[in-house]
Formats: sequence, C-alpha cells, structure tokens
Amino acid sequence: MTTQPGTGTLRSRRIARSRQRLVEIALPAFAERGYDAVTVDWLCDQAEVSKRSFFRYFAGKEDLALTPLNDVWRTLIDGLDEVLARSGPLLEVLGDALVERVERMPPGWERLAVLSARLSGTHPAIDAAGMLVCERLTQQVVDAITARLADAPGADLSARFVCAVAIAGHRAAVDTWRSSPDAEATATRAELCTLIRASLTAAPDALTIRLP
Amino acid sequence: MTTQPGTGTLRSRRIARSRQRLVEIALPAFAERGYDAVTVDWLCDQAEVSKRSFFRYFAGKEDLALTPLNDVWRTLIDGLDEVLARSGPLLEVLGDALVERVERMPPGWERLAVLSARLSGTHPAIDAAGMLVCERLTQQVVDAITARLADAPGADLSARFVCAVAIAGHRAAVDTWRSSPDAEATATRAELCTLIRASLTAAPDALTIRLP
DNA sequence: AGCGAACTGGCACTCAGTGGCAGTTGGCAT
DNA sequence: ATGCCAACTGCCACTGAGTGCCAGTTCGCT
Repeated sequence: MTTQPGTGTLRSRRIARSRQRLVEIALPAFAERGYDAVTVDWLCDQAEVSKRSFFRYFAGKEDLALTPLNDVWRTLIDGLDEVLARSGPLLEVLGDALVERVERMPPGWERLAVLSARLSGTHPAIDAAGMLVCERLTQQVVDAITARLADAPGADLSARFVCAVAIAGHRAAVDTWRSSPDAEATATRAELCTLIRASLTAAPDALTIRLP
Repeated sequence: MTTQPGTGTLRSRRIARSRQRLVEIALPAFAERGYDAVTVDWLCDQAEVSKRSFFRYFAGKEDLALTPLNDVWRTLIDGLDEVLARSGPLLEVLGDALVERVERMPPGWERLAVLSARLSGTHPAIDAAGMLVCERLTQQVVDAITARLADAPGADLSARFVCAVAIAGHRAAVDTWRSSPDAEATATRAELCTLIRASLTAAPDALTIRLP
C-alpha cells in the first residue's frame, strides 16, 4: 500500500517507508537488469530489510513488482462499501470509482506504474498475480451485490460480468498507456483515466460484434 | 494435453501416457493430502518419471493441477482458425466452440475436471495459472480479429470484451458445477455445457444492471 | 516506568524449477 | 535389416523463493 507519509503510528510509517523503499529500488532494477536477475536477497540487502520482513510486507516477489498497479485495486476494494452505495449502472459506478482511485494515487505514481505495467506485459507470472487481485475485487463485488440485490435473480452473475468487463477495459487501457512513446518519463495519470473511460464507454456495444 | 490413446507416433504416445499417469496420480493425491503436501518429487517417484521430464511435460506444478480444465482452452486455441471462420455474433461463436470442446473431452474427464476446479477454487496460485491460459486465448482472438476485421474501428477492444465475458461465464459455470452435491462422482459434462450456455445467454443483458 | 503486544532479524530448511551433459531410443532413409 | 541423427531421457548439482521458529527489540499505552 502506498500510504501517505505522515499517517498513522510511528510503526506503521516505518513499515510504509520500508515498503516504498523496496518498490523504488526494485522496479528500476527489474527494468534494467531483468526480473529474474534481480533476486529478493539482493533487494533486501539494498533496502536494508531482512528477507523475513520482505515477505511480511509483500505477498511475494510478484506482488512487489505489481505494487503500483495493485494499489489502485486495493484502495478500490477498501472503499467498496461507499462505492456500491451509489446509484446508477454498476459498470459506470465501478468505472468512475476506478478512475477516482487512479487520480488519487500519490505523486510520482506514474513512473513506477509504467514500469510495473511493462513487467506484467512481459512476465506472465506477474500478470497472473495481477489478475488475482482483480479476482478478489470481483468476489467482493459479487458478495456485496448478492446481499444488496437479493431479490433480483441472477444478480451475482451480472456482477461477475460487469467486473470482468471493467477489468478487461482497465487492462486494455493500461496496455495502450504503457506503450505510448517514452511512457516512462511522460505518461500521465490523466491520460490513463481518459483511456479507461474510453474503453469502458465502448464496452456495452462491443459485446454485439459479429463475424462476417 | 489429453491425447487420445493410439494417436501419433510411438514416442508421442509414451509422452501422453506419462502425462496422463501423472495427472491421474496427482489430482486425487492433491484432494486427499493437500496440494502443498504433495511434492513434485513424490509424484515423479510414483509415476516413474524423472523430475526433469516432469517439467518437460508440464509448465509447472500448477499446470499439472489444471490439466483437465486447461485442456479445454488449449484445444479451443488450437482450432481457433476454424472457429473464427464461422459467422454470427462473436460471443455466440466462442460460446458454442467452448461447449463443443467440453463435449469432446475424453471419457472420464469429469472426475478429474471437478478435482481440478476445486483446487483452483481453494488455491489462488492455481487459479491464477488458469487465467493465464485464458489470457493466451484472448491474445490470439484479439490478434485474429484485428487481422480479419481490420476495417472495423475498435474491433480489438470488442474482441477483448467478448473474451472477458466468455471466460467469466465459463468460470461462473464451473464454480456452480463443481459445487453441486457429490460432484466428483456424479457431475456430467452435459450439465456443465448447460451451465455455460445459460450464463452466456444471460451475459448481454447482465451488463446493464443498475444499483438502486 | 514498565508491561504486553506487535514487530523484527537471522538462520536453517523445504521445495519448485533449471542447466548441463552423457546416454538412450525411436523414426527414417537406404 | 542396418545404421545414423535428432529428439528425448535421466541424473545430479545448483539457484532462489518462500516458511518456521524463536529470541530479541520496539512501540504504544497505562
């Protein structure tokens, strides 16, 4: 989690700083020397964190690699109650909420997010770890929706589809975003938000595409 | 791959038999003693296959665990050209093709598929590996569609959404299927096919679900 | 000031997965 | 039938991710 500095207890700030340091060291290193060539042991050395603590901070090496991207989903999951209390088409509500979270990421998020997105493009295992977090979101949304819309038949299935589409739209947007020329230096979160909105508004019609 | 016995060269049949033996030993063992408690080394001992060969046959332990389910997707990917040559709504075409592959799985597939599906429900890492194969399908479909429908703007995005929905529908169907009482002994592929069809026909409307 | 809970580091360990290489075997041309 | 070659196989040593354990530390709270 990219906790804002100056929040919470001394302890939790120390943890947040260690996490941050690890991410800040890891992502450029992955980009430069390759994901596999950078070992967890080396990272821990650099960041002066014990390996044991590393695995207390992150669910694994892949989780570390995806921190910037996953933080978006995680903050969405955290605030899900508020989001699902809104009204309107679920897909729109989720899309808006997603964009909001991206907008609220801490400054400097873009640079790391691009690196993270590139890694997930080249390393299937990392990509898979990313989908896992999304899957957790889906599960939460489905649970909440079945509770809230208990009377509507098939609401759980609908919720699943909407999440799948939201996630697919986000993925498509990120793919485009990270591939823009010189993205690492110049890509902005505003661009990403626009891409997300664009793909999600195209979604409903997209489903009817036909083969000739 | 669940290759039919008696197909191909002597060599490839031996490989297929070794693969099959590993799956047949592994899935019940996973179910009985837990995924983590069953080591690759032990499996290789039992199946009389060297560890080195194990990793030649399977992309990893998770791949082994998902063989029955992944085989469906893999055969779909293999025959994709024929499938995309059909005409009609892409979602329907994909759904039909998916159901066909399930119907054509070798006899006895159900029992292993249920075990596989249960594992993927309890072990996120396995689940993730499963999504990876689906991701490969998506990629292929997107590529093929952009080539075929080069003129239609946003066809690639549409293809992505359709795949996402097809996959989500399949997942939902499998979840229900594997949870039916005594599934391991009694679940049939016909039931699964019905479930898949049912969720996919519900999909287009599902996207419009609203929060109150 | 000092208690208790939460966190930390270090170490040894397990196990998935890989590299390298020598030995074998099936496919195939003759 | 024979023999060659490429593909496959087994074996062994190795790397590196991730975990269990436990004694020591640190912070928050009273």
